[in-house]
Order: sequence, then structure tokens, then C-alpha cells
Amino acid sequence: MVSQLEAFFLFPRFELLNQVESKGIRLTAQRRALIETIQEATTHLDAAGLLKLARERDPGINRATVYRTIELLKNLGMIDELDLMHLDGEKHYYEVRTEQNHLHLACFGCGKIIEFATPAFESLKQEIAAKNDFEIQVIRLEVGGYCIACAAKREKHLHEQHKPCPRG
Amino acid sequence: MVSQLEAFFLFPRFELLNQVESKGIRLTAQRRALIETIQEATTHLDAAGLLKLARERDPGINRATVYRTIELLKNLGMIDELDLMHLDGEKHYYEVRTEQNHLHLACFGCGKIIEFATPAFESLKQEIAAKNDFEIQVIRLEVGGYCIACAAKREKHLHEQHKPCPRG
DNA sequence: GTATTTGCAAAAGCTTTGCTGCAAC
DNA sequence: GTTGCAGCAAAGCTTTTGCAAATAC
Repeated sequence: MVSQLEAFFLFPRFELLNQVESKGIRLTAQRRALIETIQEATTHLDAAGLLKLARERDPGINRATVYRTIELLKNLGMIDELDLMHLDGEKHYYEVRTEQNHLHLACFGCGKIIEFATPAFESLKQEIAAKNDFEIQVIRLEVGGYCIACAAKREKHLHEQHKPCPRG
Repeated sequence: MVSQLEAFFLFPRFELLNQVESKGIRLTAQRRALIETIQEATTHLDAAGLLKLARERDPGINRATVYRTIELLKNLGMIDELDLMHLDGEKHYYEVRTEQNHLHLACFGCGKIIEFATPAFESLKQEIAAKNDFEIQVIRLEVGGYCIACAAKREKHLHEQHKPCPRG
């Protein structure tokens, strides 16, 4: 089990509402509330977490509406779906798409999520598209392992047993 | 829905049985059969597919044993778990770990899976580890989009509707 | 009036688990 | 005789779906 699943959104995120409505898509009040919730979230939300938060704005929101709105935003390419290395089960997490591609590091020890971007990732993306004649819609790079603090702890307790990689 | 989910394993894979047993882990006949099935698979298998194939070797194998063996190999870092962009549902696919890291491109059109490796991926991995003080156990890069054939088809039918990204 | 959205509850899919009995060493 | 593995079935979780009622244009 994971003690924390914190995250800091380091990269400028697109503005969902403007983007959606500029496409001529009309939104209901509930969907707008959901979108605002995603936009203003400070951690990576899964569907249940999004529902809970969105209900603070509109208590009538239903789980099905959450999933249908996520589907909409995903299809528009405005949010990205993450697994975060299944650190805490099979759920999916969502984040607003950022202009710069970034990747996620998930610590198997403390559950911390680290976001990281580098020009090397951007150029790798270009290379992938070019060398495979592939039109990239979504790219997801996730890393699992141990942050420096947890790596140190593991080093100390190395005599106990080896369980190197809780979840693949 | 996806018409094909083919794959070619382009990269040399580690030998599971040797590796496991050289760690002093004793294997039952069923687990050995499962491991051999994974080793010799020619496509990315999910748990159900692995079960079906393994039963050709030993019809008595049970689903629970499949999941428990997968768990074992995952924890040993000898197989990697893939989502293949959820092209065909939420199941997981497994592949023997390769010496060289490679990534997977999943075509939303035809379901084809393309494997690709490049030195740029290796050096990105080094950079990620170094810049974040992170001990990497697993790295997974998945790309979703359209292969050149499907991209061309989409171009032609572009007037119909836009559904750019079926699954995130 | 037609089309879309919602709520509800049930179903679906994949994965995990408890427990009993069995097998290995 | 311990220790661990297998089989079975049930439960667990997230996500999807069918359909009737409600809402929007």
C-alpha cells in the first residue's frame, strides 16, 4: 500500500473550458463543473476522486457522468490518462495536457509521483514518429522505482528480503 | 474494436527459466510450463491468453496460478507489464524483459503494435535517473496514434467526424 | 419536437483472495 | 512435520452500458 500519492503540476496546462467551447461543443453545467474540477486539481485524480471533488460543486453529479466526461476530454486530446505504474491499484489518473511533454516517476516506496520534462523526451518523440511513420496522438512515459530516500532505506534493509519491484 | 493485435519480438529476450532457477527459486511443473509459454510466445499475451496457451502444455493449470506466476516474474523484474494503450480493454500484457529497452506504438486504427528501440531512449533513461536521483526498476514508454496506412485512411474520411483518440 | 444528457442500477471485465487440501522436501 | 503451492469459487474494483426520465435547443 502507498502512503502518499502527491504531485505538483510543474508544467503550464491548457485551459480546458476555453478549448472545448472554442470547438463549438456546448457543455452542460455538470460537465463544466467536472472540467473546472479537473483544471483546478492539485493532484492526479482518478475517476472516484474526481467525482468526490466535483460533488463539492454540484452534489448531484453521478459517476456515469464522470466517466462520460472523461471520455469526451480524452477523445479531444485535452486530458491524458496515466496509470502511475499501478502504484495503488488498477485505476486511471487524469491530468490536463501540457504544452511540453513530461513523464512521471512513481516511487514504489513512498508513492511519491515526480514529474519531469526534458528536451530529450521531445526529440525522442520526434524520432519515434519519423522512424516509424507514425502519427502520434498520445505518448506516455512512466517510470517505476525508488526515490533517493527510499533507495537509501532499502539499502539499509537489504538483508531482509528482496522484493525489488512491487508492481510492474 | 481492434482487428489485430500482432507483434513481433524484435529484441533478444532474457531466458526466464535459467534466470529464475539461478536465483535458487524452485519451480513447480506448472510454473515451469507457464514460464515456457511466456518465453515462447510470439505475441504479447494477457493473463487469459497465457492461460489458454499454457493449458496446451498442462490442461490443469488454473487462472490463479497464472496470476501468481506473473506476479513472481514481475517482482523479479524478468517480465514487463504493458497496457498497449488499452487498445483492447483494461487487460495487461506481458513480455520477457529485453536487454535493450524498447517502446511500443499502438495503432488506434488497426491495432497493430510496433516495437522500437533507439539509443536516444537509453540515454533518456540515464538522464531521468540522474536528474531525479531515482533508482529505476521499470520504464514503460507507450505511444498511441495511427500507423501510416491508417493515417492515410483517416485523411480520406476526414470529412465524416473527428474522433482523434479512441483510448487514452 | 428532436436530440442529447442524466441517473440509476446492473453488468461486465480483469484481478485478487480465503481457504481447504495436496505436494514437496 | 513444515512449508509452500494449487484449485476452486467468491469477492473486489474499476469501468461500461441499457434504458427511462429529464433537459436543452
